[in-house]
Amino acid sequence: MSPAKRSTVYDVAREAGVAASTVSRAFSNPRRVGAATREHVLAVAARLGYRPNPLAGALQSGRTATIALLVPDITNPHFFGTIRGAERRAKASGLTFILSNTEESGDNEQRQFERLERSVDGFVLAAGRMSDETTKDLAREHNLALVNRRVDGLPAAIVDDGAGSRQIVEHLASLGHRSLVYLSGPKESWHAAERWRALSTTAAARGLRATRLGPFSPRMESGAAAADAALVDGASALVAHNDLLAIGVLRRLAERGLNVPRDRSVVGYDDIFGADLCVPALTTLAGPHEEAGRMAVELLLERVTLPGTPTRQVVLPAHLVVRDSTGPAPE
Amino acid sequence: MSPAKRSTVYDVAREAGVAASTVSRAFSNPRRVGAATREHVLAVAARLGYRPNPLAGALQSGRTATIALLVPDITNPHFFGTIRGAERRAKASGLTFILSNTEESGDNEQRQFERLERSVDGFVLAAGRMSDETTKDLAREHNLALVNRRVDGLPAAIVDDGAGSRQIVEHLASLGHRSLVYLSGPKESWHAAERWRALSTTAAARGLRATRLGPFSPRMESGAAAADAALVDGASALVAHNDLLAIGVLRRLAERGLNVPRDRSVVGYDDIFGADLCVPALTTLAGPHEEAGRMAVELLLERVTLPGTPTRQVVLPAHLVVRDSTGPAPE
DNA sequence: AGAAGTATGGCAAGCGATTGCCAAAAGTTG
DNA sequence: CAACTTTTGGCAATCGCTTGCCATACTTCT
Repeated sequence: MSPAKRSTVYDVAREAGVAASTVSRAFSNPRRVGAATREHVLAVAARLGYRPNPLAGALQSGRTATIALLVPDITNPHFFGTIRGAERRAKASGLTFILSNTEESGDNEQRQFERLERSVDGFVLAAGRMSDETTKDLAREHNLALVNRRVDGLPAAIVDDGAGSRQIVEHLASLGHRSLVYLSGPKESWHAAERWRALSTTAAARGLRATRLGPFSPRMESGAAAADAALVDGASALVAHNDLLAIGVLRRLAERGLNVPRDRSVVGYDDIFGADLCVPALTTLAGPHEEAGRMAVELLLERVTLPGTPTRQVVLPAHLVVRDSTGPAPE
Repeated sequence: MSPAKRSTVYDVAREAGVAASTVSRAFSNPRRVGAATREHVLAVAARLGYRPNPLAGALQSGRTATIALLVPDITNPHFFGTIRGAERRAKASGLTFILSNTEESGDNEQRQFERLERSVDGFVLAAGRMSDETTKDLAREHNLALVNRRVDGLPAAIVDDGAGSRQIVEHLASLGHRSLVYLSGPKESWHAAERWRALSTTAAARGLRATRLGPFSPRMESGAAAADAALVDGASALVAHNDLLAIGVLRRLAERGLNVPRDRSVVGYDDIFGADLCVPALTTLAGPHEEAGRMAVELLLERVTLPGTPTRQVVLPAHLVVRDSTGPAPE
């Protein structure tokens, strides 16, 4: 496949009349070699089309200049912001950024982790599905930062869904709703637990009845089941684990001849692309997910480059985007 | 960070009373070692928590058991199917799959390529933005397969947009439209060229006037500019480079007080999530993109494992999904 | 001018696997 | 039972780069 063998440090060294170590340093540690020599080496290297083999470097140094982002579902728009933010931040530091899909499974996540552990300098785990214990174990041997998940002692960037969930309840309460259901996400989801906690306590404080149903997988297709379950419950407000589910719910309600927001109010989380395209446009909790992705990489980099730094957990504010899927309670 | 040093082939070898080469072979070439020995080695390895360092292996063997998919924009729903298909196929063969974003730029794509070239066994380029020449050059030294792009002598999985575009024109013609504009995508996009070719020739054959406008970046935000340009042209049917752009166009037309499909018809490409959520629901060309991703990996693997195999270019049929954004021509 | 300090380059030993080659053991065959 | 083939395991070189240590050469200071 490759007729012309790739040139190595040795080829460049020979051609430039220096030692291999000098070539290496000319690339990776410029200040360790004279300016003139360096220039010369670089020129020769360019002429030979030399490019360092990152594998060889990593094998010796243990550093790969690469970080990985593990995401439960790449095609879930919820993660777009996170992905984009993390990627931008990584590239800004000259790091290779790789993205891997864990398919909503903790086992899978761990498997990916193990596959990549030697090939990257650190991991960002978005919405990690592994248990706290497993996560901590892995953190003992590797650099990692979390997004939207809180585990003792690990750096994390977290969108404040607790406060956001309170906003949702207050919004519903102010519209006169007396009851709500939470259509819950995957049971390993830290967010799902967090949201329910905040929803139920705030609901109690405001005198609303709150029920949790599910878990439902956070995709549009689950909307029908979720909507039907909610109708059995009878609550006037449905809070779905995410926008995909919420949109699925909207469709199902329409199918069953109910009008939103007249008969039922529906709220989602994430403010994904499509949330304002559907009819009625979805009321949803928007969060600075791009910022969260950026911040997670930032925290990871702190770990890698300044091992002494105390662990930080950064909380970012969310805000409710009110659209047409919520309205006054019926009757 | 890692208190307990990772164990190596040598540790396992010592502990099991065999040579390092035997340990290596027990993992990577089982049939080359006696069944009993192998069992024993594996047991010891498990006890020591040994896991092969893929970097070290790759350095020597040149094989990484990893493939990369390069995508212009990870957050563009158009690529979801491709990503999913490619990932599934790769995992089915036990390969590590990594995904990288090229941000719609050929230069960026090439840079990513060079960063990863030594770390992967091959590349799948989805909607490659590099020139034919550059692509061929890279293919000389690396295994690669293309999605939705045709370059002489390179394996490719292609959704048949040509035929699809003809369907679009015929659909519009049958509704009485006498003119259309194509709101073009990025100028490096092979698809954009392909689509225009098919649209314009079919239009000519059917006696429609066809104009190309653009390039527009294939995102919702560009919809306003695209719509305005189209209105100046005056054509009754607007064919947008993709659904994102088409949705942007729909919004702009609504803003300007035009009714779709009464005043204008709008067609997109891709049938992304959201195409049937917006109002009016979008008529769009759907393609088997998941299958294309799967197939591209398949072709890549043929190259890697059976170097003799003739290069194949597989064409997959597309079909028009007619929804509410197209209707009879005005007047 | 001599001592002390700094900048620069080379030597060589790794990093942790893979693999070609060889030798011993085991299995076949006439 | 000798001659031959096949299995199985070990030796040691190798992949391409990094880096600790040492030897010069060049500054700087007293």
